[in-house]
Amino acid sequence: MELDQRKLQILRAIVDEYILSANPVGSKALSRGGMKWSSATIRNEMADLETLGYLAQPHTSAGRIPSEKAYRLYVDQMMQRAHLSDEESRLLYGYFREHVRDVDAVLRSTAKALSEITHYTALVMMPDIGVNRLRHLQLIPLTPGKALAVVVTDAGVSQNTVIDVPEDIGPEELDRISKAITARFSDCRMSAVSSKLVRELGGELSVRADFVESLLSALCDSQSRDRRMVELSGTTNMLEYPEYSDVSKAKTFLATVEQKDDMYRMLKKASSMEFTVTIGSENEQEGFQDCSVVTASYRVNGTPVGSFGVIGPTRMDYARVLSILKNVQTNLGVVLQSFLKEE
Amino acid sequence: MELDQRKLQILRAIVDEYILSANPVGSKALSRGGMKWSSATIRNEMADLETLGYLAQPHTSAGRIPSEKAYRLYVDQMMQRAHLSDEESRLLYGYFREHVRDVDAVLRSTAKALSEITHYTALVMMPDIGVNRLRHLQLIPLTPGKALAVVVTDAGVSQNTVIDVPEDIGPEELDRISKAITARFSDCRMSAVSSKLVRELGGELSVRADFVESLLSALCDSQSRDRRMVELSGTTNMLEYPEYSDVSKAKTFLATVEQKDDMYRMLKKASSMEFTVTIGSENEQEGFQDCSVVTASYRVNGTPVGSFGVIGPTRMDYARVLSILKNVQTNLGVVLQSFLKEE
DNA sequence: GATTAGCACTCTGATGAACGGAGTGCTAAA
DNA sequence: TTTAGCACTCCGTTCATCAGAGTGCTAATC
Repeated sequence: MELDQRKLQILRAIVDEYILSANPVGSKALSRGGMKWSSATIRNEMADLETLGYLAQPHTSAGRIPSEKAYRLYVDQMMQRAHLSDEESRLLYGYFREHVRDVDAVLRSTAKALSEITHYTALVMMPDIGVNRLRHLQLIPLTPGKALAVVVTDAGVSQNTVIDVPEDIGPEELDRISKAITARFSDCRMSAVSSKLVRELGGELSVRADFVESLLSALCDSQSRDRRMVELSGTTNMLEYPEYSDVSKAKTFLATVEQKDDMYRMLKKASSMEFTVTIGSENEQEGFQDCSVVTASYRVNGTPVGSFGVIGPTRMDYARVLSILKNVQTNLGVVLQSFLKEE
Repeated sequence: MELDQRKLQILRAIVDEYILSANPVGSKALSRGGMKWSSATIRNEMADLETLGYLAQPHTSAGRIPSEKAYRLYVDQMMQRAHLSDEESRLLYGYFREHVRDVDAVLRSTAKALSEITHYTALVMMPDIGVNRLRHLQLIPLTPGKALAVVVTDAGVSQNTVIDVPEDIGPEELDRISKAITARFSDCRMSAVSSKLVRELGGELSVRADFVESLLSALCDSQSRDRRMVELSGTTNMLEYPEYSDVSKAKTFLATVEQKDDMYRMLKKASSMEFTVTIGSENEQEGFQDCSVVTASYRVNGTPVGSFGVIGPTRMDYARVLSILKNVQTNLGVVLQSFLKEE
């Protein structure tokens, strides 16, 4: 059965109201609140919407709450784009004027901005280093047998990894290798460096195989091991919502969101899409069955390198969140570009 | 009034029991539970202990709960050192066998170990770079006008900071300066480097004043700006305890513990002491009025460079926590020393 | 035929009384 | 000095009651 205009209108009203109040919405309340039909009519339509799976009733004599199917429809077709107040966009812009020292600081600031403005929990993924181009590699001697590999990419992102080095390679040799690799692979994509490195290092630079292995891990593999690749902010914001007045639910949520590996995977997956909205059980994570995740990707030089997003209860204010994400996406794009002004 | 032997014994029983159950302890329960006096006697003693300020009564006809004064006495004089089971110390030791790549990883692992074994919230402060000796400084060119300063200390700790550089200084010059500073200041305490740097750089190395300023911030000042200096683990463990079954209390706690600046300051202050126990209102933080913080310091080459600790409800199991901290302190000392095997 | 007014019914959440349990303070006896 | 005994207090739970909000259904109305 198709949803006619009236059903859509009623459904939207219910979703809007429920997003605001978190209480089941009844027919009388709706008709009193400016709907042009009587409560009885609305009641009939609500019964239809329930059999169609868009609404649910917590118990016989309560109002209705939207189902996930309803949110899906709402997000895909019904919601009207909110636009931010001047004050909000000024506020948001303010976050990007500070901390422009390095990419990490900007992204941390982004997470803070998102969580404070949306009042939900914000996630920002640090840029995927693999899609960027190498600018500089520097090996710094630590102890005999160990060195610190500092990798800098064209996006201004740096990454340190401690690696094993054959004991017979001295500081000068490390420096020479650093320069050689920097010269040879500068402006190659990080993801491409790895394969070339294996082929060329052994011969040309005459370096031992286990050392190459070590270097490789510094260049590519390390981000998966490093838990700092996701910046979280406003995790406790969720405790404000009645959905989490139960401590055990709150705990489940917090425990899930602090699985940074999972969060990273989730964001990484989302980074190929301009925007994503994942509602309730569409989420893979056990602990997010009552949450929705909205993400946006960010780009450097036209290539998507990461994403950021907001987690809230399924009844989150999707329209507002999407507007904010869009705004942040723009701001972030400008700031990240400014790190590349050299080329 | 002095506390006689019997009062002490009763007080200890009450504290022990309350730590276990979180319920007010009554005289009958105590006498049933193996005390050698009748409930009436115990009752009289309890009344005395209450007027002396060691006990409090939530309401007229409830049992007694220990006051902060009682915990203080308990910690300072009464508690018996717990000893860990073989299994626990083996478990603990296990955490230190993994992740021995770099200092950061070890300390993150420490936080995890602490929170998982104690079931409280664990905090680990990254080592205070100032008290360590410089081993290597490397300036890596980013864009014209910016460079990445990588500082490595003898404790194997590295730190990256983006700094401003006069545009006329090229990559080779940066490399020269790096080598010069490394050669000149190697093995100086980081805190001493700063003052010497100002005096010498201008003349000997002929570098501009604003650049010196920039470098200084990379070498010393930066940790205060960097929020990653504290590793948190098990923040949600606290939600298990009845003290935090109220979401708003949980939120207050979580919000406090995530103020990493404050946590850093707290741990830094504690790092000059072998162990500290701070009970309830002895804490400076607003949000820790119902918590206790137990910390231990860790050393590198005999110098205390940082501290770590556990936060729990005031009725935490102090004896057990202190044993665990002592054990971790030892393990951590051994591991950190292993990073220095060079000298 | 679609809409709506009206009515009987249901379920929740708040309120208050009743009560058993655990604990106390006090007194008098051991 | 210690303890048995007793009257009393307070909490948490249970149960009944009741107002409020909402529903489904039927019959009247447009």
